[in-house]
Amino acid sequence: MILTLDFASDIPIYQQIRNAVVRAIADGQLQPGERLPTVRALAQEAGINSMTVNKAYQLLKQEGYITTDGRNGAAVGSGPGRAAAASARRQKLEEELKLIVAEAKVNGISLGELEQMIGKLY
Amino acid sequence: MILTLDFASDIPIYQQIRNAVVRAIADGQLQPGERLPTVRALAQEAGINSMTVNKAYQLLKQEGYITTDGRNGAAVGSGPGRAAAASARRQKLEEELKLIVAEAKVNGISLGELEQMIGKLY
Amino acid sequence: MILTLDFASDIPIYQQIRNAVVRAIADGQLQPGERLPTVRALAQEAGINSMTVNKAYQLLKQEGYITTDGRNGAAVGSGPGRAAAASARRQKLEEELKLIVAEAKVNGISLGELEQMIGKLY
Amino acid sequence: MILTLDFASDIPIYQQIRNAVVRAIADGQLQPGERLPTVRALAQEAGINSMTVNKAYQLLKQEGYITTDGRNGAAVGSGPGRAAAASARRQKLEEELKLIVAEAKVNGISLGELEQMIGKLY
DNA sequence: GTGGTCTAGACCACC
DNA sequence: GTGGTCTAGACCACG
Repeated sequence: MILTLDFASDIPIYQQIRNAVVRAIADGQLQPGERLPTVRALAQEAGINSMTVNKAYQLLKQEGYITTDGRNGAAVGSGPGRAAAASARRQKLEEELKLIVAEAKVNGISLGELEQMIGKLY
Repeated sequence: MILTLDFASDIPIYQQIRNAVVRAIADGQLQPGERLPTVRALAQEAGINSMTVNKAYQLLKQEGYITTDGRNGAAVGSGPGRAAAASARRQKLEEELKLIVAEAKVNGISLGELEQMIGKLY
Repeated sequence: MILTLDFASDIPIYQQIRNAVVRAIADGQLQPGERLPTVRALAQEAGINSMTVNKAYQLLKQEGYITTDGRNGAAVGSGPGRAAAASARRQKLEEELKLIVAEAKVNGISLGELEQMIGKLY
Repeated sequence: MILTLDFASDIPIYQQIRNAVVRAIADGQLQPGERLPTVRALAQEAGINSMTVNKAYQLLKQEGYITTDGRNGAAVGSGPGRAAAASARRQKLEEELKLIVAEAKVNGISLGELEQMIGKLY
């Protein structure tokens, strides 16, 4: 898994890790059931403290994206169970989109262009 | 300009102000060239520290959305100034969209649904 | 005895086994004096390490729910043995109830609703 | 706020703090809107690390019991917003009750006694 | 002066 | 060998 961290960013490192994992799942780079690197391994690889990685994994677990297990490490969730909080997630997503759309509008990006960008990314 | 602040939110107050201004510009509530409330006026109206409002205005200026002038206060930037910063904003915007799209994908939201949400918001 | 384990749960496997046995005794599925599966049999059936089952049995024995005998394996405790530990259990149970009731109260669940839930479960 | 920690318990300290706060809210010892001790103050008073208190506060915040705010510290939530996850909470509560009821049954506690205990605690 | 983040290093429960 | 917890002490963003 590719993980590039920006230590100067105002986005916390654990959040950046969380985002990278979510993107990797969406991309298919991480398949459902597949195991993630161990906390220690990822920490060493990224040159950060293991507690920071731990925090990211706990966040992902809480959001339902992964499951953690003392014996087998962390693994990508298998879909069901994630559906539970889907409606709350959808609302949060729409809230985020609202700002994105406003910014696009102000910067002269047409609806068509926006849809094109999304189509490319999806 | 309507400004509703959520003091319990994780989003800093100055960021909320910045977002509200961007949205107001996108909505057309704030027209290019139009003057914004003075720092002090907005601070008093919202019941917050004027340093916070100042920080929001500086951020908006740095992003190219507004211009400030010691004598006349702040005003919404008109065409050229905004266009200059637009390309940098476009790249950052695409970066943000990447995460949104990934989250939507993982949460089972189809491309069609996503486009529909955007169409409604635009 | 039906034993469904959730390997993704935060509750340790040995605790899940312990809980399942207690529930089975409460339901009457396991009668006083009745023998439990051997450690090895249960371990193989559930696909887990026998050390884990052993730990669960030792916990149940310590709590006074079952008795173990090198020759005959484990069996559900009958009257007297269970009664001895009951008073200690009663106190611990009240402690657990205290938290449950507090959470119910804060979450707007009335006393009547709570009693109804218990009546249904008993 | 009375806070007694059991360092020998297998319940994590941050969880014990979380439970104490929930109980204090239910008891009315902590009123909606009332401020909690600062992270540092509580840590020093209890003789533990501030990160542990921080973890407890974040858990309480995530569960909707309190709000945190860099300028004013942590405060008890004002009810609305907590109602959001009520149905999920209710289900979790029923799950916990299921085990409690089973244990009560096995230990010879009648339904009447159980209801009496709850009535006293509520 | 508040909560939030991060570090370096330790110990523990689980299996 | 895994994740989970805790410590002691530091720095930062926010207002």
